[in-house]
Amino acid sequence: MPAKPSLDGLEEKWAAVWDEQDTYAFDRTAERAEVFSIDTPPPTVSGSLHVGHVFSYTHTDTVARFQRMRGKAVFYPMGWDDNGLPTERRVQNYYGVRCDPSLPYDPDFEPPAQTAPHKRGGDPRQVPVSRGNFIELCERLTAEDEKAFEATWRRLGLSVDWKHTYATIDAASRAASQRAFLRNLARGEAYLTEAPTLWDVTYRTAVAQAELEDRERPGAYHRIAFHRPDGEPVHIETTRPELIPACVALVAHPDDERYQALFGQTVRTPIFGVEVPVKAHPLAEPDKGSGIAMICTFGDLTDVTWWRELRLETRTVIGRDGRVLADPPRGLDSESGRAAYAELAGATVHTARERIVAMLRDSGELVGELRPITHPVKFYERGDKPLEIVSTRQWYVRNGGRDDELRARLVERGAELTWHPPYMRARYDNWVGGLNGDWLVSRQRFFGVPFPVWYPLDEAGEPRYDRPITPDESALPVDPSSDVPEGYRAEQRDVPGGFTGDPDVMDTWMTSSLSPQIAGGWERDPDLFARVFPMDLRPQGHDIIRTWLFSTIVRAHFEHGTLPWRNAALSGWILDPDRKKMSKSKGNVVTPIGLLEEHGSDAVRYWAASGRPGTDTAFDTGQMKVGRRLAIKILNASKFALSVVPEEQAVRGAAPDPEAVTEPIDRAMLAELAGVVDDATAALEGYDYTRALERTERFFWELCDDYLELVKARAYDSDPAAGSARAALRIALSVLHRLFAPVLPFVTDEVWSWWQEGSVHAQPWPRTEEFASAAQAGDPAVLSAASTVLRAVRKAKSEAKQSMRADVERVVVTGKSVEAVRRAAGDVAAAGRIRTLDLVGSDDAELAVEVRLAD
RNA sequence: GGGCGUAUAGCUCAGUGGUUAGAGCACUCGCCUUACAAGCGAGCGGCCGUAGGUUCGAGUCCUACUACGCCCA
Repeated sequence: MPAKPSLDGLEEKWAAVWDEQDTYAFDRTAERAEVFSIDTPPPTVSGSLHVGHVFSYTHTDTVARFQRMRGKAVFYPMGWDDNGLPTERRVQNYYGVRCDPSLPYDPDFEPPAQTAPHKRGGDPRQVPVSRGNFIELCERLTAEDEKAFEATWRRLGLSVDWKHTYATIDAASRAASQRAFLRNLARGEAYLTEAPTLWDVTYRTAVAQAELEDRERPGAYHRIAFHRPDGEPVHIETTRPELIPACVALVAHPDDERYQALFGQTVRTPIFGVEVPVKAHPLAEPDKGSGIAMICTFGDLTDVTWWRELRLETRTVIGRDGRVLADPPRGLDSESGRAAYAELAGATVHTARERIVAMLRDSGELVGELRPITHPVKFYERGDKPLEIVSTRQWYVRNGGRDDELRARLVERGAELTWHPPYMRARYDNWVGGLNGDWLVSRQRFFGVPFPVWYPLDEAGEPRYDRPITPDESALPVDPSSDVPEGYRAEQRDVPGGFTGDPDVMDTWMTSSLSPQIAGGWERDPDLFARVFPMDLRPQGHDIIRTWLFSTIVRAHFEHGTLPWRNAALSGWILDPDRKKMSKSKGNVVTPIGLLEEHGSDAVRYWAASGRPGTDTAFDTGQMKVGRRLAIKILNASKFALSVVPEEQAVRGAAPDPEAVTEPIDRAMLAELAGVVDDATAALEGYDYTRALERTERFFWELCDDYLELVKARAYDSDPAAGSARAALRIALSVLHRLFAPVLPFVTDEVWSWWQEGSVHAQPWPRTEEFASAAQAGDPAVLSAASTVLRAVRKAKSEAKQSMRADVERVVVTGKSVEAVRRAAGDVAAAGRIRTLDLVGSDDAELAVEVRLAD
C-alpha cells in the first residue's frame, strides 16, 4: 500500500495486467446457460471514436463486468466496421486508387505513393485496382485504425476479450453474408426484380427506405395549362415542370366534382403535345393546388403508386446521372415536341427546369407567377442532391413491407424482445408498421460484399436474370467479378453463350445484420455458436432501430427462426451544454483519449454511468470531476480501513470474519450495507447500472462522513471492540470494492491488490450471505441516531466557527431513540470530543440535541 | 400531420400514490481534523411547465394545453 495513494498511472498499470493475465478471456467450455453473450456494435474504423462511443460502450462494459462477477462466462467480442462508403472514400484518397471490379486480381499489386492525400472525387491519377486488391488495401489501412481504437478501448477499460474480434469486410464476414444471402435466395426470401427505385445521382446507386431522410427545401408551384381536345385548358400545379415530358396521365380525386367530365378523356401535354389520359384515384388531394395533378415516371413515390395501380405507360426522361436522357421517351413524337426535347437533353434537372419554364412562358402555357413554397424532399442520408426515381433491376430481401403476415410476425418478434427502456419498442413497431416495400439490398458501388451470383449469357450476349448461377457454400467467399462459376471457363466471361458476374455489392446492413452470427462463429465454429447464440444483449443507439436492430431481427428470423438476442439496450445521445446533439460540424467534439487522459478513465466512466439506458445525457466535465473525487476517496478510505489493522495481524487475502463484529453500531452499518447489496444487485439485473452506482455511492460517502469518524478512535485501539470495528470495516471494504468494480475498474483493482489475491474483476459479486450473521443482528437505528447526534455537534462547532477538534463540554440528547444512541455512546463521545453525554428518554419522535461547547 | 419521450433548486439529475420534495455541482460562511486541503463541516436555494380532473391524500395517476428533443410522414 503506497504512503500517498494516487490515480496517476493506474490505467497503464492495470490494462497491462489484465492483458497479461487474460482477466477477461471467454471460457468457451461454458455451457450456454452459463454464458452471457454480447453483440457489440462494430464502430466504423474509417471514422473516429467520439465521446458518444465512450458513453455507450461504458454502459455495456458495466453490464459485462457485473455478469462476469455473477459467475457468467462473458462473451464480449469487438468488431470493426470497415465495409461501405466511408472506407471506400478513405482508401481511395489514402492510396490514390479506385476500385474497378472489371479488373482481375493482381497478387503482386503495390499501391502508389501513400503521401499527399488526393482530392475528393474522381481524381484522374487514381490507379484502378480490382475489388480483391481494393479489399486488401482496406484491410491494410483499417488495421492501423483498429490498433488506435483498441488502444482507446483498453485505456477506457472495456473488458473485451481481444482474442475475439472481427471486421465486417474480412473473409469470414464476407462468407457469412454470402451464405446467408444464398439461403435467403434458396428459400425465396431474396429476389431480383426490375422496379422503380430510389436513386442517388451523386453516388449513382440505389438506396433503401431506411436510408432516406426528408429535408425541407424551397420550391415553387408552377401553374401549367394542359389542353383538352376542344382546346379548353386544364390547369395543374407542379413543383417539377421539367418532368412534363415524363408525364403519362393526369389524376384527380374520384369524388372531385370539377373533373368528373374529364375522367376517361385525354388531354395533351404543353410544349410536347403528348396525349395522356385523365384518371381518378383516391390519393389525389382535392385541396392541393388545383386538385388535379400530373403523373410522371417518376417524380415521387406517389407517382410510383399511381403508375402501378393505374397501369400507366413509362416515359423515362431522367438518367442515372441525374441528367435528361439524350433520346425522348416513347410517345413524344411530334416534330415540335422533339425539337423542344432536344433543348433539354443532357441538361441537369436544375437547368432543364429553367429552360422548360422559359418555353412555357413563351408559349403562354405557364399561368401567372410562381408560388414559392418549402416542402419536404427525399434525400439519401449521405447525399446532397434530391433522390430521383429510376426503373432498375435490384435485389430485394422480404421484410414484411409487402406481406402483412410476415410484417405481423416481425412485430411479434419485437414483442418477444426485452427492451431497455421498454418504450423504445414503439420505435420498432412504428417502423415495421410503416414499411412500404421490401428491403432493397443491392448497391451500385464497387467496394463491399459482392452478390455471389453469376448469370448465363444467351446467344445475343444478354444475361438470363431468371437463371442465376450460385456457388457452393464451401467456396465462399467468392467475387463473381474474378471467380468463375462451376461448369464455365474464364474465357467465357462476358461473351455470348458464356456468363457474367453480378456487378453489385450488398447494402452494408446485409453484413451488419449478421453481427451475432459473424461474431458467434455461425457455420464456421458450430461449437462456439451453440454456446453464445442467441445472444443475451444487443447494445446500440436508438437512431438505428430501423436499420441495424430491425435487419438483424429479420435475418435471424429467416435463418434461425428465433430472435438474435434476448435483450436490447438503447443508449441515448450526448448533448452539448446547449442541449443539442454533439457533432463534429459544431466543433464541440472532444477526443476520447484526451478526455481519458485529462480526467482519468474511472472518472469518465463514472460520468457515462450517470446516463441511464435511453436517456440523452449532457456532456458534463463537472460529473467527471465528481467521479475523480470518488475514485480518490476510495483510495484514501481503503488506505485508512486497512491501516488500522496492525501490520503483524494483516494477512493478505484473509476473509474478514463476521463473527468478530460485536458492537451494535458496527452491525448497524453492515445491516445497511446488506440493503445496498440487494438494491444494487436488483438494479444491475435490470441493466440499471446508474441506480446501482448511485445507491453504492451514497452509502459510501455516508460511511466515510459518519461511520468512519464514529469508529475511528476505537478502531485504532487494541481491545475486542477495536476488533469489531476492524472486521466490519474490512467486510464493508471488500463489498464496496466489488460493488464499485463494474463502473470504476481501475481504482477498485488497485485497492483490491493492496490486501487481496487476484483481480477484483474475477471475484464473485457480493452477496449478503457473506456477512449475514453480523448484519442480521444489526439495528440500523443505532448508526442513524449516532450520526444525528454527531451532525448536531458538528453544526454547533461550525456555527461557532470552531475547529472540529474543539472540545464539547456537554451534550444533552432528548427523544424516543436515545437508547439507540446509548448503544454507541462511546463512539459518539469520542467522535464529537464530548466530555459529558446525557441521554434523556422522551416521547418525541425526533432527537433533540443540545450542545454546549467548552470554553 | 402521426408516434415516442422530457419538463422538479442557478446547473446536472433522483424521487416506486402516503410525514415537512432530495442529492451532487455551483454559491456563501467556516475548519490545517495524523485516510483524504484534489480534503472536511455547515448554510443559502423549490407556485415540482400551465389548466382541469380522480383520490381521504397527487411531484407521482387521468385529460387537455404549452415548450423542448427524437423518430416517422
